[in-house]
Amino acid sequence: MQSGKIDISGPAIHAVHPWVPGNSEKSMRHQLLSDRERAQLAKIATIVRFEKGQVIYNETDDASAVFNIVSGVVTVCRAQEDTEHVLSFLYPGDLFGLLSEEGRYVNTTRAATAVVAYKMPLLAVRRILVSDADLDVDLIIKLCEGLREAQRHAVLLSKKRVATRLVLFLDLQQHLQAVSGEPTSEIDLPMDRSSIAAYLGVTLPALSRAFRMLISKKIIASQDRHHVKILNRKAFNELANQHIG
Amino acid sequence: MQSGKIDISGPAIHAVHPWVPGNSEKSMRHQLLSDRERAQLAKIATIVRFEKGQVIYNETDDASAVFNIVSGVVTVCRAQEDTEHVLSFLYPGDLFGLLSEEGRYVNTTRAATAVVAYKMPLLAVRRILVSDADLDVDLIIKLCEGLREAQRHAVLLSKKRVATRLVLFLDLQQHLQAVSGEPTSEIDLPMDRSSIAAYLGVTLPALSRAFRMLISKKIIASQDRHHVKILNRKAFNELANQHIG
DNA sequence: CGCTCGCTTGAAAAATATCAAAATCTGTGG
DNA sequence: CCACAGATTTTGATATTTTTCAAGCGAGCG
Repeated sequence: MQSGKIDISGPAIHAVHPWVPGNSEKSMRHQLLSDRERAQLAKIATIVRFEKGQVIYNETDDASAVFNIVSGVVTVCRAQEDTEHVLSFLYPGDLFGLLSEEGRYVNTTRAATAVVAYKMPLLAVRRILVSDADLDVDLIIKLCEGLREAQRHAVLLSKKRVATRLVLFLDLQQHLQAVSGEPTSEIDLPMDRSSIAAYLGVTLPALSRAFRMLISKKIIASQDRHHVKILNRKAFNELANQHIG
Repeated sequence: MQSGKIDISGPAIHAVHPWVPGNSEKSMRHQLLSDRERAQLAKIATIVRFEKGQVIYNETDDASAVFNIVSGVVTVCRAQEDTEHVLSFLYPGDLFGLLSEEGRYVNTTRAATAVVAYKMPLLAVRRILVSDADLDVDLIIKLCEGLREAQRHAVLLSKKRVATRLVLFLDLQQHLQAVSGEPTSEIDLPMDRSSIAAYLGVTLPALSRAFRMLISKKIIASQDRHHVKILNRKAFNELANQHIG
């Protein structure tokens, strides 16, 4: 995705603004940080790289650093009895590691693809936060976006049929690409099927059947496993709104 | 619940701190706002009252105000095709109305019981935010708590058995009472069954049967519909951790 | 070439949704 | 205090749907 060159002028936080009405036709995420703020954060940040599948931190670890994704996709999950549930997928411009509880991370994060990120010591970030109201507001805006996404996830999980959950997920991914300024003709799914199943709260076979059903009904098409096209938007939306719950 | 007298010294925001390790045995929520901040917010706040069942605001309404609960319980929900999904229950010390998208509320809020709250114009709040880093940090802490709760909700919704979801919900409510300093011997459920069902993402009959099953197995007991006691904590926890997903 | 890993497919069992009717609770007025 | 009307909750029987468990396929790799 991110074509070639990496922007190294400092951390970058992207979000859709919660309070400012979208003035352009297309509501886009925009960079929240000013050059001054990026420079300030760059001073305490180091670049770190993770390979696909690598754990970035574990839940219950001491929360010592905050991360900001430059490129790649990160999976946020929580260990269950004998499996794990995926809480969200994070993309460039996203922030993670802030969401601890009493000094300990509450989630496990793992690189879903190769990842490049800025790593900032939590203490240094907190020092900046107590004095810089601008950065605080940016963070508030970003946290609001995270909350909105978590709520959309809850709405998705309240759906009872697997196909409905899948359709909502695909719609969410497409929306994500749209507000990031990427083309939406094809939906990008960098993560593997088992992660999607864990995000949707269904078993892998059930997800597989839902995909196959959508394909056989020509509602979607998929070249390889990581790219999906919507062929029949009407039927697609009908599935999304199907039934109650 | 809130015994008689209402604290009117200004808005109050309670939260468990994300970054400070819990030093006491019991991790409690504490008041984030200083007297100065409460007084500052009190200047822009008015007291509003809602009766049980009353809608406070609707999704897609222009987001013009932020609310802070003094007493009572608020239901946050989102309209679905022909029903609505409950995203969270809010209690005294909680904040809502901040979570809009491009100037419009994304959720509908409704009084689950009689509610007293502070109402603050969004513009005035934003004016304070851009200049007061202390208040900003408080808000960040509170938003982190909201995110943690939303994620716990997602974990709950990823469970496949209704009884497991119910047990996790009861556990969550008890935890909530614990960190609020209320007695935990009895779990308080001020909202009605249909709201709980909508929060758990199951139908009303399914929830009813789950309750009945727990009672018949003497895992819980309930005097009236709004009070539950856990009789067999071991069996209770086993249900919470049952199966995968 | 044979390996593993990720995904797909198949058949049976379990659980919940659905629809409809009975029972209970709540608040109101006699 | 009791009876009643409406809303809320419980119960019942059936149909769907998904989970489960197991086996089969396919691409990528040593």
